[in-house]
Amino acid sequence: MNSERKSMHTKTPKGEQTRGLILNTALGLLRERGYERTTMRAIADQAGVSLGNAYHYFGSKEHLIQAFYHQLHEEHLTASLPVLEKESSLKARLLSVMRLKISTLEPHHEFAGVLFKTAADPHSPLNPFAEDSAPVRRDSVKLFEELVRDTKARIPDDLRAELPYLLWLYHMGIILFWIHDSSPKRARTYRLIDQTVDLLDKLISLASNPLMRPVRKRALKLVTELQELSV
Amino acid sequence: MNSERKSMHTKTPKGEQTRGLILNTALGLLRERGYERTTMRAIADQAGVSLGNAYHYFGSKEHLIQAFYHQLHEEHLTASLPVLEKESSLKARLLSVMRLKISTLEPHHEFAGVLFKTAADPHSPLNPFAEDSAPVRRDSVKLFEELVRDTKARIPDDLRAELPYLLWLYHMGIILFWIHDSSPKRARTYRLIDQTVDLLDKLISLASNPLMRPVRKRALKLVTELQELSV
DNA sequence: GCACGGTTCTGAACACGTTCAAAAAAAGTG
DNA sequence: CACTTTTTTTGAACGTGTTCAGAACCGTGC
Repeated sequence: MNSERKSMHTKTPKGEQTRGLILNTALGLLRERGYERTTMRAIADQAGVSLGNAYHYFGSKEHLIQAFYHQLHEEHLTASLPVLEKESSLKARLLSVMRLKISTLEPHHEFAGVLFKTAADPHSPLNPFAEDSAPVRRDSVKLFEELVRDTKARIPDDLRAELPYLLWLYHMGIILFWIHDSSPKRARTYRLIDQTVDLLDKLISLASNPLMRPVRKRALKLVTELQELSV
Repeated sequence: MNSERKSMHTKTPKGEQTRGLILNTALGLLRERGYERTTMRAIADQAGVSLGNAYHYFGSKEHLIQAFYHQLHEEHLTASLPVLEKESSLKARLLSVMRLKISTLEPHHEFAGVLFKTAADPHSPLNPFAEDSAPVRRDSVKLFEELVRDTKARIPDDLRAELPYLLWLYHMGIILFWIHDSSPKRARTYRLIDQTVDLLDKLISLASNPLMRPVRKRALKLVTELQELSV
């Protein structure tokens, strides 16, 4: 409903500084206390700022959450880049990247639940298709673009073009599973990753078969339609 | 069929009556006002009951929502059964059932957003894998069992066994798309249904090919693992 | 130096979901 | 019937996210 650009709220160095202070305090509290125990009042208190002031810079608690998610994404990104250097096959890359994603998120299991909770809400600025979250989403898909780029496997161009988005969707699915996974050490999730990556690799080979061209074309057209939702 | 779950809170005819009154009032308000404008206080007021009393019978607002969802499901079910009688091909059945689902949900677009919002939260009683929502989920899958039963298409038994659950997952995906769909008359969603049903039909044929047996087996094993989450 | 306009900041207030101690009513018991 | 126990019902209170009118602050032009 009410989503204004963040930059509209900092027109002064002083403001910029306060904004940063609030953000960092919030991120710290979210890290150490989790989502539920981190209240807006606690953030304002610890930042030495009034409650209303926090709302001056961040329109809602969800905007703070989004910033935290972005930070986690960058953590995952820097952990993933070396892997892309080292591994050259799509399968090996995907396997490592997905495992790293889960291990990055692991300390914040409860938080991720809240993230997905609001991610499904069309009115939330956190939902992956919302305007506000476009930068984060694009960054997120970008990682999978890197992952696909320069892999040696022969993949038809049409499929290769959509693959990053498809993998991003897949990775969302895995996270959703992980959120509901209460097995010790998330063994189930890691097992699921192993199996799905294996399967995906086979499916990509299958879909690359010339005989599959008609089905593939049809499926890919569907995918682009899916993406239009984000426009 | 199954309705006596929360009976822990009604040990008296009087109690049962009050519970019903609150529930019906809530369902009515949800229908006419939508989710956000239906507050627990409004429900209690209109039911002529104290706020605390509402909480005596329904542990949270989400429990009321769940009841509403269940009602919508039964609406969809009774609209779908004639179709299963009339149509015999899986494709035609699926197409009609999915369209009916969307048209049933259409008057409650905003509400469905909230539903999905909480459905992704592991702590919510509304999440599809939670204990509390097991009956609704089972009822929901049951419809797809009926849909698959006695279709003439030759489908391998292993696939046929998992198909209801897979279609249920698919139908969740369509709803998720519909929630974010703001095109006029939800044209996009209906188009998506047309295309995906078509594609699914082709994929099922493909997967039924003997050559695909290894991949199919592997994929199906994965599906059962997915289902274990609900246990 | 001073007034003005925008920016930053405050504190109180609101509405909501939720909890809880205890009163009222009903059911059980002898 | 009187009493005890259980169930239903109340009303006030709490903590939360959020809003808002206006105070304090700060740079700029006179």
